[in-house]
Amino acid sequence: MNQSDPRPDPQDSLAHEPAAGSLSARARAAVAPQSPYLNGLNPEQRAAVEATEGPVLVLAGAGTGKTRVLTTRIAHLIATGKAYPSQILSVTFTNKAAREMRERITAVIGPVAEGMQWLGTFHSIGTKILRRHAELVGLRSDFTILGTDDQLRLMKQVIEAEGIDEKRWPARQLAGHIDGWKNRGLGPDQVPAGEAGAFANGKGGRLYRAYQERLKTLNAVDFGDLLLECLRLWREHPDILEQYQNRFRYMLVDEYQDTNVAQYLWLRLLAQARKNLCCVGDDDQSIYGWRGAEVDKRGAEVDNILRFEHDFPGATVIRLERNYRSTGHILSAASGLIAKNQGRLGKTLRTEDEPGEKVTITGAWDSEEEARLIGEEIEALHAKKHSLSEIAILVRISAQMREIEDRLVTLGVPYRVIGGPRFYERAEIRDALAYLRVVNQPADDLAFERIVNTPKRGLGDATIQVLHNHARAARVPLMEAARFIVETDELKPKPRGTLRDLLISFGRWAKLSETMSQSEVAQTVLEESGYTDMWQKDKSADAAGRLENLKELVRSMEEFPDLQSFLEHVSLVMEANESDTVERVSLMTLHAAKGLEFDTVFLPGWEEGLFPNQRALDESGRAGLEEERRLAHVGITRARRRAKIYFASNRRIHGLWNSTVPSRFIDDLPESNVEVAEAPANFSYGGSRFDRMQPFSGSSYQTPGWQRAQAHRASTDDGGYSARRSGDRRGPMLIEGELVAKSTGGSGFKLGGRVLHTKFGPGTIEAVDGNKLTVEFDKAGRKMVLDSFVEALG
DNA sequence: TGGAGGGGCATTTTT
DNA sequence: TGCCCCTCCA
Repeated sequence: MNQSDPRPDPQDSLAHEPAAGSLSARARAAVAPQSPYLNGLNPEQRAAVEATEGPVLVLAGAGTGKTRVLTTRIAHLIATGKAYPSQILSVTFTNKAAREMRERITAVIGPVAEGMQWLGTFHSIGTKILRRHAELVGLRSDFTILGTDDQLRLMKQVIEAEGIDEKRWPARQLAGHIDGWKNRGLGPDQVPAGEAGAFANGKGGRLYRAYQERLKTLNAVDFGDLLLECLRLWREHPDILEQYQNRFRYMLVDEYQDTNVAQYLWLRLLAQARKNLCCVGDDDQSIYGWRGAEVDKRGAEVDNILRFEHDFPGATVIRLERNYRSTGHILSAASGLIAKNQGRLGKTLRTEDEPGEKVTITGAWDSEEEARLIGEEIEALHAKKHSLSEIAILVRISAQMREIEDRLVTLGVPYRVIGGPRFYERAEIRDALAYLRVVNQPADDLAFERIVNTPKRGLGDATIQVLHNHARAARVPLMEAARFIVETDELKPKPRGTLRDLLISFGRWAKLSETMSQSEVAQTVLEESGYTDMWQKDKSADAAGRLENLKELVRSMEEFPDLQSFLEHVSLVMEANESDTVERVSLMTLHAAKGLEFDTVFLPGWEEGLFPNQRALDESGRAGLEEERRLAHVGITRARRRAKIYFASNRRIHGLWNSTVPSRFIDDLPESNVEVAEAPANFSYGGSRFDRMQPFSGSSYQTPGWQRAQAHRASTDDGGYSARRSGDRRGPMLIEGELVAKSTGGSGFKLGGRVLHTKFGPGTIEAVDGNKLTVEFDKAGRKMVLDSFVEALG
């Protein structure tokens, strides 16, 4: 490929555009050197790259070189002259994925990749399209993209305006509904009556419509609109749709299994004409069903990916099943697990790598011990010179992180939490952006409202209400209403003066932005408004971090030509620059781990109720269970060499200790690829306790995996009296060991006797049933416990 | 108007 | 158990 090729971009110009496959295009392809980029692809990958025409579904299992196929395919399209970079639509879900793809394409084909102006997320591409045709959907091209917090504030206003009690019908809930509708591609008029009525006694649909109207008046859109408005644009203006259909000769979609209905419709409209749509995904890694990645118009649960062949007849389906990531046992364990799912297209991953280590399963007495065991293993790996950056701990819910973090802090193991609030979702960033938005666009009411009293300057609800009333009556933006109000005596002198000062400041900053660089303006605004000061005076632990984030924000602004373009860019693609040179263990949710890989992966919390998550089961039944299982599959397949599963028999949920049962997913793992971990020296107590957990365990303890776990335990521990590691801080355990032995011959506890439980503390025995005691604990209330868990007092 | 404390609540989350 | 939101009071 000639990298300095100054070919004109055929788009938006009258430049001659050789048709794909035309003589000149073929001639050009013939001139191009043989395609070195195809080297090293396996036959399936190569097929996926070369099947350029018509609909193609690439089922790419974990670690099968999916990104490589995508990037090579693009390189191939360009190198063979089938399309110019600007004629390829390439969609990803995250900005990170888009960035990485661009980098990798550049590495293969050189700077021509810069011409890929349609490589990005659904949302960024949607934005680009909407800005071009904004007026056709009732927007101006400089529309603002609202973040979640702005959305919520707006919905609150809408709810109040309709005279609905916001406490009874919280904005958050409405946001959920609207979000769901938008995910399914439904505008206010298309929501099924039954659903629209579900909120606020039948007013759901009306609120949705009112919300959309408010957005339009504010010249704003939310994330969902970025797709929905495109759909509307294309449906109402077929000529424009046609432009895009012609423009995008080839379309590629990454992570297709995660597309929601709106995205699916968006793609289908575009692909209708040329049908050169290549979707890459893995039905076994579909873990965002709850976010609208399923459920079609008829309400049936149908994954887009499962019906691709139906929607695109004659589609080529290519399976990538050669895994280049994990060792044999890990891969077989994951395959065995996912094979238990029914709703799947079916793939069997294989590897030519060595079997490697088996997946380990370790039981812990409680979540604290679980964290300790993980900590110890990490230390051991570190001692063996394993890099900490190659270790990850993947949890089901964020709440699990706390105990693990505590442990890592105690051990002094450096770690980082991945995920959490995005950079631009952080309060301080949103605040700073709001200031800049007002400077840039004084009519931005949402931004104005956000910062009018941040930092606190005595312009509270009362003042805002006055402004609102005027703004509404005079149909002007808040800022303009404020200008008017400060000239009247409607406000008390103090707030009036403050407000006037603020208006003067904004006038000054707006003027500054004409001469100063945008980062200097930002700096000045943040200082003069007292915003930086506010955080400097803040004594809370994260204030320093927030100031750091603000600096980062100002720094990142330098890359943009002006404030306007910075703001346009920022709402979609801002991310914190992680300049991290220290090696750290990564801690994140399973969801956040998708797409990542590590040598060693710790998977704590494999317990019924937590994982599979009870709520997923309650709300979505079998579909929920299968999604949870896919999540487990994603977890295991993140590991290259070591996957370590843990469960605890006791876990604190919302502050209360619950006894738990190992996850059914443990039993889904093929026996031959799994080993029950050597019982740690201090674990035998737990082991002996597990043996007595039956009354609490429901039926699951009978399952093969559980029996395996027990059998192994019996062979590796010595009946509950293993030498305890010295220094174990849990002193009373030895006593409990004795109690275990004692209680085998029957209960030695009497009604009314006082006992001490390691977790629940002291209590009085209220009933005895075999080895089960009902104890009224002084602090924890009445519980049924096993006698082996308590020590007789006095 | 704003800080302090009580009540309710508590998956997963790109854009 | 801890957090967030809301209300109450200074």
